[in-house]
Amino acid sequence: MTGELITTENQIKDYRIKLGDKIRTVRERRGYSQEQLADLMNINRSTISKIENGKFSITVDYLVRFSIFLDFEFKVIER
Amino acid sequence: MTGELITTENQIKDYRIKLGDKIRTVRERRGYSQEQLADLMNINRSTISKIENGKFSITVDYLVRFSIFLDFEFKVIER
DNA sequence: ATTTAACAGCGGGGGCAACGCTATAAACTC
DNA sequence: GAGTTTATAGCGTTGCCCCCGCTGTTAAAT
Repeated sequence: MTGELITTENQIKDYRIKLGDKIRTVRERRGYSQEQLADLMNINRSTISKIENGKFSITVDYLVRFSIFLDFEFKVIER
Repeated sequence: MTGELITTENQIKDYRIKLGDKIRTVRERRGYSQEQLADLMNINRSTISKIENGKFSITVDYLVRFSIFLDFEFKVIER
């Protein structure tokens, strides 16, 4: 028994981690330090650090803000 | 001059409205009332109403929860 | 080796918005 | 008319996020 129990809470937690990693990856690909991006977006640097490390769940408003300044899309897709 | 000024704040506001509409549409397509979905997701019904009407910005944790129970995907896509 | 600086992780106090809960009323279908 | 669904408001609690500060790491430069 090495498997992880698949619960809603685990899926939420997993996505939070994945999203943080994604934001970090895109930020680095754009050549920004956390501080440069924070200044651009007019938010706090420590907030970016915490988001990238999954310390809390950001609002969609914030996610949209990231998508604007990091130039990525964010889509809802029905199955 | 009838055009809307395109600002970050307007884009955020627009997305909030669009997302609320999308959630309502999918919920209805799945045949759930707000109350049925609220019970399924174990959240408050008034919260669903407020989200569908764009009254506040939900956290990504909540968006993931919706995606699980309404069976849709939402993806970050780099350009 | 030591400085200096750039960068990121992390902790904590505080403000306020996200949410829970309850109640009421509007809107609609029958 | 009753019954169902939804919108909304008020109030309480929680946690997102701001802001500041400190630490650790790495990489230069001298």
